[in-house]
Amino acid sequence: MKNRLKLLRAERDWSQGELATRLGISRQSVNAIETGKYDPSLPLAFRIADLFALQIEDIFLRDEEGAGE
Amino acid sequence: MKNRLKLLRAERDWSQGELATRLGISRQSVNAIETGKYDPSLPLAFRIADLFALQIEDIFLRDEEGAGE
DNA sequence: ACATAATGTCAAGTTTCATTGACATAGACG
DNA sequence: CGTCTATGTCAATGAAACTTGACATTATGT
Repeated sequence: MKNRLKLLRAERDWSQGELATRLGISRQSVNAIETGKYDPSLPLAFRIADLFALQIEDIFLRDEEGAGE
Repeated sequence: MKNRLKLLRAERDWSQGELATRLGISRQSVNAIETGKYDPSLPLAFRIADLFALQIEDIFLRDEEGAGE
């Protein structure tokens, strides 16, 4: 399960700590999700999608998805 | 976090056990998710969405979503 | 060189998700 | 009635997500 978190965060010029605050989670959790240590829970995925005003499917990608282009 | 799992399952005339098999999880997990005991993980939510050929947002709803109509 | 901010990572702990196995209930069918 | 299927629920366990606290690394700026 890949994700575009780091990219979306960079577009807004937010640090991991800033994003963590906006999501109500720890900086380490943001880092762990960005670096692929684990996937967020579904409720957190919704909060992330809401924050960026995107669909969950536009942020989190099934493995292999987007690799074949 | 509400969901339309029970409805989607009924449309296809599947038992909880049948759905569990198709998702590769236990019958109790399907029941727990349907009855709101907990939310699925993000990867499982993707498998569910794939199975029904829907978006995650079309199956799982933020609390209060769809309540005000 | 020094200080600061940002990131990556580790350990140890709690909470949430998911498992198996078991048992109770309700409905349909002989 | 007995039996089979589906569902709901409990306990106990394990795995995954998330926490705080700490420390190392990298980059930026003075």
